[in-house]
Amino acid sequence: MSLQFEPPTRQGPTPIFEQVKGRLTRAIEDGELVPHERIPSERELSSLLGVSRMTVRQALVALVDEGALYTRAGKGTFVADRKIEQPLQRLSSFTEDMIERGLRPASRVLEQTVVPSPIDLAEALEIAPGAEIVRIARLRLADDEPLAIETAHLPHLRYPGLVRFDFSQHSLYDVLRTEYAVTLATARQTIEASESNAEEAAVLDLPRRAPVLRITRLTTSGEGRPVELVRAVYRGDRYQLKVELR
Amino acid sequence: MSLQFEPPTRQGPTPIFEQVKGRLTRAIEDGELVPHERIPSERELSSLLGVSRMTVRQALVALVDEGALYTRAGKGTFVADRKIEQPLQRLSSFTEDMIERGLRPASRVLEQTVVPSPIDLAEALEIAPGAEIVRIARLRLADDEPLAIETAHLPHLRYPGLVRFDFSQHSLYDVLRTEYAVTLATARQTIEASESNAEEAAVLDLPRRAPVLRITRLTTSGEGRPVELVRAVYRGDRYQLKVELR
DNA sequence: CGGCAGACGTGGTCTAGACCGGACTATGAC
DNA sequence: GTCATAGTCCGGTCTAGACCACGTCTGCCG
Repeated sequence: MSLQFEPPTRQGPTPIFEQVKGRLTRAIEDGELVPHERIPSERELSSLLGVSRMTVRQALVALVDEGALYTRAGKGTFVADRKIEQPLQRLSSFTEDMIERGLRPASRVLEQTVVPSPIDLAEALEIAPGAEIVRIARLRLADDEPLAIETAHLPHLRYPGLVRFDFSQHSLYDVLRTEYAVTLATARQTIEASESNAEEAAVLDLPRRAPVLRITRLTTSGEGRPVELVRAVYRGDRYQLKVELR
Repeated sequence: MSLQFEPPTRQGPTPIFEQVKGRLTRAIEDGELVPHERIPSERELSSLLGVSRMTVRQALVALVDEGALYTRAGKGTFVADRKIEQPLQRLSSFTEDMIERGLRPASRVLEQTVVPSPIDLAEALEIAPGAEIVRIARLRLADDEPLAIETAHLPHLRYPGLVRFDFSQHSLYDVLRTEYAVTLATARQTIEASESNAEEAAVLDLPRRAPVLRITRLTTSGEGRPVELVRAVYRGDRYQLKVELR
């Protein structure tokens, strides 16, 4: 292991434990450390890298609950079997999702309006019933083939002026982040199998009653405040959802 | 806040930070702390409870990445908006899943055999192609209605004698834990919408070509070793999958 | 030779300090 | 009144120790 070179320093804004974590991650990805191999003990790493044991632990604990390492009290810390991939339970936009799959994403805006909120939406978004919501419906394409219809609903009051953006070009998440300083933290998805109705079938270029995945997602900010409620219909023949559980 | 009473002690096997975490969790659940309320600072909690700040932080950090609290540097630590529920990305058995939904789970064993592994299964389970696998197919019922067909595959070599258990009565996960000392840690699921074929339709009491959710799950132990590969078919009209993303 | 006790190394927990940069507030200069 | 500034409190990071329970190895004793 080449971990002993260049002791981490607190020069830049990058914390030391992040640097340690990065080195270990790289060592695992490069195959320098193989699955089930024991890595140096916390005390060894501490003196090897010239940082305190608590700092080493901060890196190790993070890697353990990312699934990259596992520990056995009294024995040591070991490299977990599977390769570190992008965590599949990460919150990602359609655009990011497609790029990860090696597909070329595109969007066409089907509807972009301000309407009074029905009761169920108002409840989910924690706003007054009838309060205005921005509704953005988009056809999502992957490699120029229709893949999904996604309809997002956001409280108009909280994000005024949202209607003026062109969401066929700009990611909704990017706009929220850059224009409204909203950081998306968690989302709860409800997933079910269903059949396409006539309208969906026409837009998605499917026969009627074709199998589709219906996904409802409530996204919340770091404060736990609801940001958007999305209803999406994905073509069953061209989309697989991947999820990681712990 | 009644957090100052009964300073935590290291009497039992429960770590102090767990006790602190538990108190805060209860205070939030009981409504003693309301959403977006600022909780005492780390230094205050430290002197209030008579434990060091690092120990307080260990509890707070855990609650933050469970989504119960959020922090703002320079301002303080606040209660997140949503109630703490069971984390939806938790790995749970069919039995637990149904009980959580308030349904009465039951199982009927359709097949329980040892067969040579096809190539794709061998690859996923990281065993030699053709090596024996235990195949356990079960019909899953909720409130006496057929809900899903679940077929689990496990390496026979690693879990010898698995075939002798009655899996209509016993949870596979319980048997693995108690008889083979296997702790299940992570699982990756692939979810897609599809149509039932004739055989599935008959067993699940569905018309042919009815929408179903097909789920493939690879479960791995703490060491990252594959334990089981499950292929499940859920009735689209009676099952919703819930997932939480971060 | 078999078995047991102790030594040793490991991760897990905990302490009592420290410094940093961000976010407020009160104070004062203009 | 407005604006800069210094002080103060906040979470975030880091240190250098400490004790514990657990697993493993070793060497001694019967």
